[in-house]
Amino acid sequence: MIDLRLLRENPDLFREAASRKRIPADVDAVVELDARIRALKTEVENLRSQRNSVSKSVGKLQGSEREAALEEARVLREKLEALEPELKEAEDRFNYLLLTIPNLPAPEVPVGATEEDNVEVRRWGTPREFDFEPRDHVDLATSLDLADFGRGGKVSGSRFYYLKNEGALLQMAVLRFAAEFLYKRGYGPMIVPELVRDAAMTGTGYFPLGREDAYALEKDELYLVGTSEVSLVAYHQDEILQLDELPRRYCGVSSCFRREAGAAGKDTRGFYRVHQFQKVEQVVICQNEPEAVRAEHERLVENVEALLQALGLPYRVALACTGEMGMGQTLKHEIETWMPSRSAYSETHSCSTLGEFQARRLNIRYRDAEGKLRFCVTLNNTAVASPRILIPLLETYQQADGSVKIPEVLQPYLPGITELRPK
RNA sequence: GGAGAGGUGUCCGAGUGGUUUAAGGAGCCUGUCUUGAAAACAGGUGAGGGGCAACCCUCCGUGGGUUCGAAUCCCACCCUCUCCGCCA
Repeated sequence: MIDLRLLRENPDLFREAASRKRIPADVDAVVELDARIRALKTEVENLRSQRNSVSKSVGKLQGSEREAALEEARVLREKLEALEPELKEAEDRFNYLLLTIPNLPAPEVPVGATEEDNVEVRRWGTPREFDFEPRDHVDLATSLDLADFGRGGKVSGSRFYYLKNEGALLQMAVLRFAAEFLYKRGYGPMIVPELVRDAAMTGTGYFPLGREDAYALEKDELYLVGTSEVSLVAYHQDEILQLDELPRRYCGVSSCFRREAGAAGKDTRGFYRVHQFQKVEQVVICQNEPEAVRAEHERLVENVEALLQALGLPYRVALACTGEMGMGQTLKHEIETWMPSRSAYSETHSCSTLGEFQARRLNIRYRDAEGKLRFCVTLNNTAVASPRILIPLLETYQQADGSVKIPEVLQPYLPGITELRPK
């Protein structure tokens, strides 16, 4: 949720932000409703005030004076009952619309429409040159019996798969490696609820506009999370945190479920875009000070760079343009890992600062040094998401004979496996 | 799933229809005392919204309802705890 006072004072800021982010948002309707609600509220509150004082006098009066007061109160109640539904209706509409107004991008965010307009910040590593015809991860995973895509489709439909044998172990290894890596850096590991209430989805900004992208369990009114960010940020819903316990740094481990509603026919092959995957996610809730927030953001990016460097996977960091940003984000970096089969750097990580956006929706506050209540700032970044990360891992470490070497840092997490060979 | 108990401000906790303007305590802030601190004592201290202001409105798990008036009564739901059942 955005700051209503700021919107009142400067609606143009929000009109521009919405159009640059390419998110439809009716700023004018919000401004109009806001004015109407305030007028209605003044009227209703005056009536309530009168009713309250009359009601209070009823208890003290006797006889005909009491009767007169009761009659007066009755009249006031009728007037209120005529106005209140109108106010409630306006407020409901207003509250909904307010949830659809996107947050403002930071000044340094490039204006643009698609990922073509993202701005590369830096690169690390050199994509491997193959002296043989490299296979893609689907061929590798199939021939090494690490995955079964066909039966995934049979049992659950397209974009489902089975990880098998060393493939299953490899996913666990890479997740475990990332979780321990972050643990050592002060991010508290959390295994989180993967089914959450509407309030958690709305509070983190995934609802109402992203409803189509989430799996819903209607009977129980629960939703499958698309990322543990939802459970981790909502963890502190309605809390007032102490300054000395900020920033809170977490590392969430969960399965993630995405309907990929708008992506029919896109990236249908292999591990790239699937309905269910596992992810270690970094989440930070920090004090609302620009330097501290920026430092946390950079730390989140740096953690991933260190992870990818340890895995020996070339990557680039790009600053996302306005058109690539979501509802709540003020700043976003994409970290893209080199995927030989795509001959491109492709997104494996996404680092976002959301300002007060989620904290306002979830009512997460803290007392600053002056004792004033302020909204926290939230940030998140992928640590590792699998099986997507298995694409560069398998493809980069493949050998001419069809085998795949296991990077050294993962070997401690695999029982004596240093390479994968066709059987 | 069944039975019972409960959910009140930063925290603990009292409050069963109108002096509740949510008691009391802890914590925090200020002051007195002190070389300084602690202790003691005195005062202050919930959140959100509207208004230039005085001031007003809303909030006692959530949503409805009864009433002139609801933390308090009624209905539904959510959550926590205890016992039983089931279960990895």
